[in-house]
Order: sequence, then structure tokens, then C-alpha cells
Amino acid sequence: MPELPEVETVRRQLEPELVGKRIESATVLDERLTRPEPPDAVERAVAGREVTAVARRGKYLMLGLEGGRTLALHLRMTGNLLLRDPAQRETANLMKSESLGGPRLYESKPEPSHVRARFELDDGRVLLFTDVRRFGQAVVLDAGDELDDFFASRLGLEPLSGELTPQRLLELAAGRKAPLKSFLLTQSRIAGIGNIYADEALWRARLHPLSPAGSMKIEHAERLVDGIVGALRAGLDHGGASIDDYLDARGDPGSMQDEFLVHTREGEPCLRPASEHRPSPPPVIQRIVVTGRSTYFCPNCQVRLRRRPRRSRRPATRRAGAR
DNA sequence: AGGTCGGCCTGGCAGC
DNA sequence: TGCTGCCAGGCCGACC
Repeated sequence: MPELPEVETVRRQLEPELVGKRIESATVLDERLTRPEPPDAVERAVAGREVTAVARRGKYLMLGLEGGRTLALHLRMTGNLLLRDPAQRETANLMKSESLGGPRLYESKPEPSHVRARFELDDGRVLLFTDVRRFGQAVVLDAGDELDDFFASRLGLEPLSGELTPQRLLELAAGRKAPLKSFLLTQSRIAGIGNIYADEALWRARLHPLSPAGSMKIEHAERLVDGIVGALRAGLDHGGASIDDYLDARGDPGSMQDEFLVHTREGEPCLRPASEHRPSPPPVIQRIVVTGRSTYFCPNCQVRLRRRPRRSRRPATRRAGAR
């Protein structure tokens, strides 16, 4: 699934390739992509415009366009952005087929399937938005309030920007009974964390995914910030995780799926050394479902926090009578 | 109002 | 072999 590290990997690849290029034409092949706007509204807004910036906010990739508008793209579950050079592929095909004695022997990268939109660039290359499950989204936003409101209402702190401090995290979590796992997936509080990196962050922080978010103390928040940043950086260092559909802009998979510390490791031993585990339960990775999401964790070393009482100094007799 | 859950969507796979 | 049905999950809207 494209989460922050996957989207950022694509952004870093596309930025030097797209900035300064003109999108000569745009073709939306699936009207779901631009809902509720009709496809031609997006096509017209983009066509003929030069790309001025390639940015990211949460899991959104944003193409800044000449004239001030922004094309915001969300890959959701199975979306990919692929930059292809049709001319180069044909040349490579020809050279390879000659050396091997026939065109049938050559197998190039498969032609992308499930193409939902094509953006033709002025250098002959084409940017493809592919998306098997058709959850992806493309929206054009005006500069100013429209752009600001769109993201302000949806997205919270950027976890790698430095604004995510333990103190900020504690404030965001204060009073929340929702499990830490659900809390981390809420984009309007912290943007960019998905199912994979939420599990990885909680394992790194040694926090149980079912702990109520509001039960954290400062030392837990410090560990969780380190866990979030560490997990996301690891994803970036490995070009993202390709569990099933994700490919980078060049069509290559990432390798983060080979580096998972806990995600998808159900039944396997916890990677923490025995010295950091208690006598029981067994340090074997478990899978549970938390608010509809597969969640992997070590029941031994990931501490389940208790909900903090609202008032700590009230005598038990008075608290009982207060209701 | 915070929290949970169903719907969107399709390929892959388990089970018959 | 072929069919059915379930599962995966980001995000929004509906509901409690």
C-alpha cells in the first residue's frame, strides 16, 4: 500500500523528471478517478500547463501547475504512478531482439494494466496513473483557500517534518480512548501512516496496539515518536514496501517488505533478544484485527498501557458516589 | 463528538 | 476444472 515512504519515494523520483516539463495533454480513462468532478474538467485544467513543483502532503502527491493550481493525486490502496518513455522502450526492444535473433525472445517490462489516466509530456514521455481497485483520486485545487482547506480538513502533522514532538503527540492523544493503532491511522492527527508503518512504529516503541491513545505518558510518547520516525525512515531507505501492488515511478518494487520487524510476521519469533522479554507469554508475533485492520505485534514486549484515571487524588468512596 | 463500521473495488485464493 | 465467496485496506459517510 502506498503510505508516506512509498509516496515520498515516487515524489523524489518524479521531481527532477517533471519540473519544467509541460503536460501537453491529459486523458482520464476512468471517471471514478476525478469524482465528483467530471474527467474533462481535470483534463482541461492540466493540459498545456508546465509542472512547477512535485510535492507531498501525507499520502497525497501534488503536482504544482503553471498558473498556480495544483493537481492532487491519491494512490489509495493499489495506485501507481509510472513514468514511461515509449520511444526508449521501442529502441531497447529492437536492440535486444536483434542480439537474440528474434523479437519473440525479448520480454520487456509488462505494459501497465489498469491505466486510469495518462499525462503526455512535451519530451515524449508519459506519466501513467494505474489503479487496480479504482480507489485512487485526482483533484485539481486552486491556490489559496481551496488548497489550504482541502488539506487542513484532512491531514494533521507531517511526521518527518520535525513538528511531531513527544509533547505534540501527547496533546493529540489526550483523552482519547481509541487504541493506539487506530490513533496512528487517523490522518487528520498525524498524516501519512498506514497499516504497515503503524505496526512497525508500535513494535519499535514497545507499545501494545490496543493501548488507549490517551494512556501514554511522556516516556511512551518519546518512544512512539522515535518509532514512527524510525519506521518511516526505514521505509524510505528501502524504497518503500511492495507487498502486492506498489511499484515506484520506474516500475520497480521496493524492498521494505524484506525488512519488516513485525508486520506480516504472524507466528514467527519476535526479533527482540530474549533478554528483553519476560518469562511469558511466548515472544511470538500475533495477528489481531483492530478496527478492521490486520495488526501484528509481540504480546510479550509490547506493553499494554492502562487507561489513565481522570482524577488521580480523589478518594475511592467519593468517586463511587459521584455517579 | 468521539469512535466504530459499512461501502467502495477487484484480483487472488481457499474451499467445495 | 470451475465456480463461489471471502479477504485485503485508505478513506469517507453513516450511525451509535
